[in-house]
Amino acid sequence: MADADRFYLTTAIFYPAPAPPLHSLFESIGADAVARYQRLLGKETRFLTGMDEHSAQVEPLAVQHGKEPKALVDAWAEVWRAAFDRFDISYDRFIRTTDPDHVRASIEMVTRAQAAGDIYKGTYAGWYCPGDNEFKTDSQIVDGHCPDHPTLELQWLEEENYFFALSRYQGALEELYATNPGFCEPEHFRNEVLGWLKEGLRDFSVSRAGGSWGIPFPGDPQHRIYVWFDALTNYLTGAGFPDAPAMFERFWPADLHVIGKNITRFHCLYWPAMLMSAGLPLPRQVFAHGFMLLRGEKMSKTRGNVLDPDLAVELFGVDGVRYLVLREIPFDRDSDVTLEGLVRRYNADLANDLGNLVNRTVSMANRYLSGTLPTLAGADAEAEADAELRAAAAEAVAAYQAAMERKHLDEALMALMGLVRAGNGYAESQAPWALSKAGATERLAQVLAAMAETCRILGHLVAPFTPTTARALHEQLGVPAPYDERGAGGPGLAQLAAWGAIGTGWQVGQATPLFPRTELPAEDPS
RNA sequence: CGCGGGGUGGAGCAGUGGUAGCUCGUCGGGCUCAUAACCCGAAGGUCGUCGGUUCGAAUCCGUCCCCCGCAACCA
Repeated sequence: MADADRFYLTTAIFYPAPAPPLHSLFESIGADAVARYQRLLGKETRFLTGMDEHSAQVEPLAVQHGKEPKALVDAWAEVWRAAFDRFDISYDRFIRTTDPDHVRASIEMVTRAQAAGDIYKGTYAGWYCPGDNEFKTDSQIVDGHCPDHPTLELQWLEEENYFFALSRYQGALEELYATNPGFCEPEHFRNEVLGWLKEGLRDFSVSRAGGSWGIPFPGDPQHRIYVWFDALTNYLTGAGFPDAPAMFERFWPADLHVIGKNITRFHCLYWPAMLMSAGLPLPRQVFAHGFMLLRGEKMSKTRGNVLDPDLAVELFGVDGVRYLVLREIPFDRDSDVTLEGLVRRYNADLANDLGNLVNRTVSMANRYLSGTLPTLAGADAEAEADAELRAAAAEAVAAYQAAMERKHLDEALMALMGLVRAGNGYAESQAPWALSKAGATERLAQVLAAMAETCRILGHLVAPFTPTTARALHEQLGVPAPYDERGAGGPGLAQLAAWGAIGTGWQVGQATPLFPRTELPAEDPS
């Protein structure tokens, strides 16, 4: 059984494409913030992400590119992995469904379902597109044709398939949601799942005949495992199933599956049923995030309204992008973003508020105190403002933690920004520059120490969101973060965020803007 | 009547019975340590519609209108 001192989380695995658009990175960035937060708490954290490579479209695409399917996805996987690395996604494993251990895991899952009597042969019927050798669902068909091959006639085909008896788990799933509604969060997506459950579950097809790309179906090599027993099983493979029992024991069940809201059906109904069939414990929670909309529409290549990750990084830096997508888009629902809005938010929050607070603090510490800060004195009568600032910090940390636990990442950032504002307000009311002129050296030092302490705590709170800049922040303050680049190895947030954790002889470094202001790129005259 | 979500000042959101709040933006003032940054104040909303319950509703009930998702691998 899993222990409370570890945390295993996953993203969905991504459908193969030449390169990830920003909205795909969104999920990984969000999950990464959660992973880093768990490490910040001091938990041993395992974070899995990767690619779903057995899509039926890979084979025809490979032919088009004159490549073997595996060679095609190899190339794509490298691009994705590089993009994840660039965005500091701190995954422990980048899983590919073509990995040999995953193939074994998928086969094991099908075998267990067969042993449980949940797999049977049936007939699958549907519209089939000869262009990409794939059955199309109603929603995929446009004007009676496959959108990718509008000149070809769809054929109504019937095929012998293996099915998973999902309907047998109707009662068990009802029971699951009755006793543990938090299995699927947030609530509005759970309601949708409950609606489907209420309508009654239908068995689903788990094999396709004829292709050669995919994992052979146990007991019938004419068939390949079709999506679910392949893709969903990756979460088990990533925890060591079935080859590494000790690791699996440690990390399964998963604490959290972060997924897009479009695949709740599979994660909240199919997946738990598959696990029950296999006799495995269920994950603790599936969290569905909303989508990033651009100009009010779903981003898609065909609409041409995708936000280019390169442009975003150019404007905001990697940490800026990470912060912005998680601040602008409430993690549990859809939200519209615009480039103008992102620029405004970046400048207001990161450059003007947080960055500037750190900058003025370090700068004044250098200018007035030659960079040396004193130990924070206890509360005394004349320092009511200090007590207020300290209280604001404690409040922000509490609100931040509560929000992070619920994966309301935007709220966590709002709590953090509240402390930034308190810090800037404190600077204004205490006016260290005036204290300097008045020669109130001792008080001046205390005020700057309190500001620095606020910045130090803020650095830990933003670290899951802007890891690289958080390190730079702590370095400027002269208190290097006590955890590594992935956020691991620290003593836990409670200790890190305790007011006055700093000792004597605190020496700050050079003041350099953490988040330089940015501006909208000039309108392209074309 | 398919199911789910949503309609609150210019923008994005909070607010589930008791004088409508927050962030951004706008306008005015202050400060000068700082990334023309920071702080304070102000303007701006008949809370989608119509009706009902109530001493009292954005908040409960009903009607209608509008927007967004939804069954297969497009986050």
